[in-house]
Amino acid sequence: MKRQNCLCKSISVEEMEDIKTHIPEDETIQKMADFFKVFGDGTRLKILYYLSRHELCVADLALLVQMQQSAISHQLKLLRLDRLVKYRKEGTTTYYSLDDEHINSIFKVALEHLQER
Amino acid sequence: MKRQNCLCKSISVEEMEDIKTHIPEDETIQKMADFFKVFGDGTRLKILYYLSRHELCVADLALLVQMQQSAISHQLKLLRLDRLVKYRKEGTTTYYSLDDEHINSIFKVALEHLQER
DNA sequence: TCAATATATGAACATATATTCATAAAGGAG
DNA sequence: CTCCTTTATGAATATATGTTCATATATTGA
Repeated sequence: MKRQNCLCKSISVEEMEDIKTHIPEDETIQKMADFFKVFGDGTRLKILYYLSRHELCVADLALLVQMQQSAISHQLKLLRLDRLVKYRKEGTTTYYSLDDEHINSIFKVALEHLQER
Repeated sequence: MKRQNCLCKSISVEEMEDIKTHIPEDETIQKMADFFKVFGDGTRLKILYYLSRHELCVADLALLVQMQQSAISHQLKLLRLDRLVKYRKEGTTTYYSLDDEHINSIFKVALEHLQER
């Protein structure tokens, strides 16, 4: 007794085809996921918060976030690669600051979501 | 020769204290991170996209996302726990749909970010 | 040149996460 | 009741991720 995959009653095959056609490409979806992944970690959120308030060097960030300098450095590298932060060097010191004006709106949406319940 | 932790030249101790005082509580930060983590996965993004277009049953979602029913079910459970989707039962079929109007604005910000480069 | 300092990075490790497989649970048809 | 179907779920597994430790790199000052 041959059977088709469930095409449930609530939607027609044509509609499903249409919806499937309009989804963004896999590559775009993956980029979006990677973008959100960056914000999916407390340490990184703290770093971004502090940088949203003031340009800071690595050691000060480590002090504020209360985590080892190495951990901070690793995370900053990630944030750099994702172009969310930029830096300038002054002697041996590296000063980091935000490099994306969307960060604040991102935070805002998340806080709105949290406040709802 | 005793040494204080680096308090770099670009910021005063008072400013640092002030900034540190105003960061959200750890629990809030963690909730924000968890919220973003949900969007940090391609499979979940696809599910959310499809649901943003139409209420769908699990089997149809599996068909659209091209992934096993079990994988979809597991992810839907997560999305349910995070209250991003809701469902209704009809016989053995479960229909899922979006349960959060922020999802579209979230997507928008992410796409804006991606389009910038 | 040598010592001290700030940052970056590679390796190792522990933990988290996504997927699959097998199967359970529960409704509907006969 | 029995079989078929849809969904949910637990266990196992592979992979990804975050942190630490040790150390390299690079700059500054003596």
